[in-house]
Amino acid sequence: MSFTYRYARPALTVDAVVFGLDDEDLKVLLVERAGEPFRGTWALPGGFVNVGEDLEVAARRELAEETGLRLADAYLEQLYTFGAPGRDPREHVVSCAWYALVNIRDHEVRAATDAADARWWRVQALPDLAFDHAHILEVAGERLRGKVRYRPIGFALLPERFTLSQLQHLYETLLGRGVDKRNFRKKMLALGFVVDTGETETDVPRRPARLYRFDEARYRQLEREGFEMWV
Amino acid sequence: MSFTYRYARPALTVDAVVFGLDDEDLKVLLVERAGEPFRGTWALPGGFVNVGEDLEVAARRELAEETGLRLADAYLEQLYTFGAPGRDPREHVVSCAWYALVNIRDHEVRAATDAADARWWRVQALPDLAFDHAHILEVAGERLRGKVRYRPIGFALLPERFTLSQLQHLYETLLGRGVDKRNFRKKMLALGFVVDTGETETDVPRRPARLYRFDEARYRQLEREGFEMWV
DNA sequence: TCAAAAGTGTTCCGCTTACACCCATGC
DNA sequence: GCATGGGTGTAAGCGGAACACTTTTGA
Repeated sequence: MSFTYRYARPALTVDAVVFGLDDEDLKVLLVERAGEPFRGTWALPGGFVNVGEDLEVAARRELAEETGLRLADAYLEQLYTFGAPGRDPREHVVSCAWYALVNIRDHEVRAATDAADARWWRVQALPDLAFDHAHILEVAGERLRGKVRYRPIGFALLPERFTLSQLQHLYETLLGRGVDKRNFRKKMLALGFVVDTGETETDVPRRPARLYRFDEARYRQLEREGFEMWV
Repeated sequence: MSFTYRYARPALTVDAVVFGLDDEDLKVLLVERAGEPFRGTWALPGGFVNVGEDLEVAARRELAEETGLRLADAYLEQLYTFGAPGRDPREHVVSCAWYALVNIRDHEVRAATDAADARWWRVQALPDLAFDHAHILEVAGERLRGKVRYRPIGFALLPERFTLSQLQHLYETLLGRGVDKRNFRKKMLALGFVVDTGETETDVPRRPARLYRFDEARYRQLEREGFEMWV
């Protein structure tokens, strides 16, 4: 079966930049390509958009197909559309890139269709990447670093219940600089949407910390009231 | 001539949301469609991307072709890519939307290929629009209102030399609220990249105002130094 | 009792805000 | 001389930044 059009068309793909955080670093999910071009090279998960398929749906589908990762509560947002001719050696391929923030421990990854392998890589120590994916990742990193300062998106990188130290570690990792513990705690709690669950950590070899959660409904309420955060 | 592919492909277009400002209002450039679908309906200028053509180049080309407007110093930025199936009644068409800020008085618009007419419309009083263009325009407006507060993009809406009153009018129009004259002037001049040209207005029936300009090189310098603006 | 991280207040400074009158020009 | 917008300073309050020690727990 084949399809014929009156005018030539660029091909359309989606790519996904999935960020995760562990105790050490910011990580990104990559797949090792099983097919040409760039066979054996690491790349962002992604693939062709089907006719009649929404772009976000396509991004989620490709991600699930290639890495087994299903985004549920994760944060997913369109990043940018990359369409420079020559970014794909085969032909003109335009890619709509998305980025997601997930809690690494909630998700098991496994390679599947079109991917020889799939695993998390430290953002600070990436392999060579296929296509213009190094560039896409750079743009995604800038967006993440910029947006986390004025939108509460970072919570998607943490477990549902987290300590303020974990949250502080998140901001320090993303912003690339240390922040003052007392001021950080004061500010976060003053925002009003980081709420104490009343619970504490268990099984830690030290004084257990209080567990907090992100109250999304409260955040939306404050947002409607014209409130603004700035970290 | 025709083109055959192994798999069906969505079509790919670009659309441009061009904002301009006059003494009264924020305006947007629309074209009246000369062809089907939506013949006779007003729409954003735009059209199909050629194979091998960069997306930004395509956006500029369609804009020039349909409205005669050539963006030179104007601000142009990718907005978002809209790909919901059904947004075009003919078939699945994915559109990469861009937005631009121009100084209305620098540009003459005239309808050309595919456009029966082309003119500026008040953003507050738009006609019914073709496709999902009302939605695209709404997204563009949100982006503009958000971004103008932390990036000096508004200057593209003004002549090269402008008075502080014009600049204040710009911010009041975009933000939708009045601002204090003395505080506004203090802040703008304190930023360091709005500089006095030493000239004044001519031919005004009142005391002439000083003319300022946006010093982009200075802005870039400050940006590198980690400076941040917030209006 | 030691190691490790949790938790907690105050002071100072700079920026934002609120606010009203005189000035220069053209008609 | 009048109408129109141009141009200017100060005081008060608030939020951000700097800063160090005590507490709790498990080993």
